Amino acid sequence: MSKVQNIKGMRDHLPQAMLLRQHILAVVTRVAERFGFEPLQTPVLEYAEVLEGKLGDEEKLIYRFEDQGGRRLALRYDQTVPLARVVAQYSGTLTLPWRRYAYGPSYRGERPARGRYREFYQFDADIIGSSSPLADAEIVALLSEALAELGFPGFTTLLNHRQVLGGIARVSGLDEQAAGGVYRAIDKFDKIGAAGVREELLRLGVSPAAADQILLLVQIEGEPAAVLAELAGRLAGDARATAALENLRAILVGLAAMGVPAERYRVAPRLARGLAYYTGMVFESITPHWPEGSLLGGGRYDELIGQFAGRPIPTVGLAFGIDRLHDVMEELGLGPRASSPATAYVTIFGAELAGASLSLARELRAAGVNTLVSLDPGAGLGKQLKEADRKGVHYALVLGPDELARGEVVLKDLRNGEQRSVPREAVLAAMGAEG
RNA sequence: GUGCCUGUAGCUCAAUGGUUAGAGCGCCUGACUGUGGAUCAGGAGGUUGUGGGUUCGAAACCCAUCAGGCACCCCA
Repeated sequence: MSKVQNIKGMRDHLPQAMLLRQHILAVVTRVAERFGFEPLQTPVLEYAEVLEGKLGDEEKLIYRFEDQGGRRLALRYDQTVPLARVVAQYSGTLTLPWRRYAYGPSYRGERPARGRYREFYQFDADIIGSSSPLADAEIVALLSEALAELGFPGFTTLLNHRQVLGGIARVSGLDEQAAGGVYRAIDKFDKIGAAGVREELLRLGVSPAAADQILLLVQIEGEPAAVLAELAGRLAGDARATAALENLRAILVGLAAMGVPAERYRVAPRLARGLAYYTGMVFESITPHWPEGSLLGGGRYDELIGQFAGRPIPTVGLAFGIDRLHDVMEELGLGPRASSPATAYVTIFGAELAGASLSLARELRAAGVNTLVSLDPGAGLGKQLKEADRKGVHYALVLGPDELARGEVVLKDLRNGEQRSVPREAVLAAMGAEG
């Protein structure tokens, strides 16, 4: 390797990107803690056998290697399997139900594309050890508040249930074996359309009559309650699907009671999601401004967490894709776009006035104002203001001989170009007053 | 991992196989003041992703490789 570069599919996040990412993380964390979720962090490395056998054929995407001691290690593929390990390992000290959130990188050896990377950051929130539909509803409420506070316009969360899909497959005369391929075909509906899905189903060996039946059921749309009623009628012969629809109904009641606006979610029987371990409700949040895919997704997986503990531990959760949220927000112009966390820049008029400027900067910082100070007293005001401008700082402060003599400071608003001389002790108030 | 498309200045892009690879924006210096953006003048910046090959001659054509994008696959 002669060229200096980073690894394919893994990115450096320069300051402007980091400020937006930190904003996203701060908002999502705030919302999660508002719901009482507790933080957890686990290592990015796990013993390979911890990750193996949980993900099916996706295991080819796991980064694996040996350390110097010959131990077989793997980079975590998501934060769900490590969670299962933690729940088993600390079963004596954790009281269920447990709400936990986790933030950090995960790794998949995929072909990179826009919004998909080999190192990607996720914020996971899960409720471990509750099968209540209120837990499902709470996860959806959390995500709705987070996306709203991030400023996403017109997002919607699509809700479905694995056993509704199962019921659709069974009613159409398919057995469980065929189900996986059928789910994946259905999941492509928004991408390839009804005709495309039909073609795919036929290719999987589904009879034309069954394919038409599946397509009919999967395209049911409308008010959540109406969709549920329609499905209930058509899947009445299937006990598991009927129970699943009852479960979805209870979740919808919870969502309404939690104050989630009705336009923020709908029941979509065509939503499948690829991950094999989901057992109950599944969901995905989408926005018309990002047709490429979902902003986030999740669902209920009652089997996975208990695999290490040796007993079923019902769990529902979601993962925010920080990278994807970042890409979409950047494209839509949402969130902060500054390249510096500073809001103030203190100029230094000349070497002999450096002390006065530095103590002004110290006062601002003591009051909690992020403050940059010039490092080059000889540079001239023009150059210093240019630096302040380029950093996207809101205010520049000038402390020259005249101001010093009068005990004042020139406060310049770099956004509108207005400036005025204010008494030094009133600087903070003046900045606060102008936002 | 498979197929297709693309890599030229910091960014967006030009340049029939033929002089010394250009432009806009950005960047640096200066002109105007105790002051950013605007205007004007000047300047820096390139082994054309990398390595081979074809040719009298390659940014262009061929092969390999690396990286990015799109479609499979899957998903955040």
